[in-house]
Amino acid sequence: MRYPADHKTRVRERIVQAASQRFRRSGTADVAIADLMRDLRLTHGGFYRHFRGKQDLFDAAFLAACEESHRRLTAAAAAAPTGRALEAIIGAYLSPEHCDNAEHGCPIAALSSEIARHPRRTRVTLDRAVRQSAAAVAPFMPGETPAEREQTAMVLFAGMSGVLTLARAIADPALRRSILEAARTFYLGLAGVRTASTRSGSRRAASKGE
Amino acid sequence: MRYPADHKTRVRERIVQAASQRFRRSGTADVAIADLMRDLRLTHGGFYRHFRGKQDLFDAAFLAACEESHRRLTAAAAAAPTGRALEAIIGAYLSPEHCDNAEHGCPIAALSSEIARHPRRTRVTLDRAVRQSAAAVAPFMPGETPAEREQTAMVLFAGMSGVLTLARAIADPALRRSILEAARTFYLGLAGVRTASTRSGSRRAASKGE
DNA sequence: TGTACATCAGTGAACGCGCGTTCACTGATGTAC
DNA sequence: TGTACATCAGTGAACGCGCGTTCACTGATGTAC
Repeated sequence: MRYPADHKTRVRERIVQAASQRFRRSGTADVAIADLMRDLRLTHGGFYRHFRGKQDLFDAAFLAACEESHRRLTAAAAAAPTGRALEAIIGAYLSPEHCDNAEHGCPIAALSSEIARHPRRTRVTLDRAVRQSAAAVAPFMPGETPAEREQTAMVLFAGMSGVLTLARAIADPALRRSILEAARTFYLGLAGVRTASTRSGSRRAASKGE
Repeated sequence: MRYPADHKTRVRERIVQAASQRFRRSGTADVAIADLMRDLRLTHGGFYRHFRGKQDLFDAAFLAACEESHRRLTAAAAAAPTGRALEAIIGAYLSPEHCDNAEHGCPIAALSSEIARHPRRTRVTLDRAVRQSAAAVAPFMPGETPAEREQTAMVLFAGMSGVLTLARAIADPALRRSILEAARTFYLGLAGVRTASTRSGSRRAASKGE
């Protein structure tokens, strides 16, 4: 072989990583394999040595994005001071940075409405990701049984991803910021955190939360 | 003219209606103009007598879907018994029927992640729709000032649309149902409604979850 | 140790297809005179 | 009232482009003998 033993694996990994960002930024249809490969200093023909086709790449890229996202999630929770993991998770997810950088963020928020149109195989990956993330966050959630906490975690994630997706689609930057902020306040209230805006008058988000 | 005076308007309306459903069902990229026109017993050439191009059609279709969705929303609120408007809105939005019929449902949930990639013009329509729906629901929301209630309404909608979008993408029907139900319970709780699952200590929803 | 052959990541031309858009044309009706 | 011309929704062939996929080929290295 003219390449080191792990060469193929590494090239594949580079393709998956690049694709995973592109798909999140531009959506499935707007990612062209030839473009992708060219940016990696490769040609499109070689693509098929690594993947059976575009869908196969999407699956791998989506899975990689889910894993990356999950790692970031658990890292944020682990880095937070004791008892403030949920706060850290919510703050990171609904941050302007996350909103502005879909290509490095949650693949569910970035691709939400498209995923329903992908084949079952892809959606099974989603199922796993949802269960996994819910399980990871469940311990920090309000609720009496573990199952209840997990369900609330799923609702939290689904809700936050909806907020992020909507915020990204909004044309007016002021409205976008306002939605993001309102959602932060709302969900942090859920988590039992008093933010500046809850302190300054609105008690209901926190008390209404449960 | 060989057609009645309002003929053109009516044909355009039919195209917009059909497109609005198709876009919600299949996404922007998977709707082909020739297919659409054929199903309406027309040919694709005539399309350009009504629209400047596909994007122009999408804009009209998206606007129509937003209006339809808003009408349904206010109708549900108006039809509900006094004091239960919010409950009715949430129940309808998170219903299995809505989940199963994207083509007749909320265009934000159906197209969420795609809209961010549409031109500004389209996204301004979204802004208007979001403000309008939030304003319509605000009166039923908890909160002290109108602005506060409107923001909470936006968070509610964004959250529910995220739930719906995610539920539609989930492969496992049991997980899908469980997310939808958990979200119903959660948001109805917000609205101050005790559902069967909250009353019965969420034993039912919880046991179903797994 | 040398020779012939197999392997395989990568190349780039070519193929095929779908689809958005254009365009010359049709034919029924309205309008000018 | 009749004639010539304009209008315009709709038709369907054709165009052009992007893009996913295929395929014959390259060339470096490994392997068999």
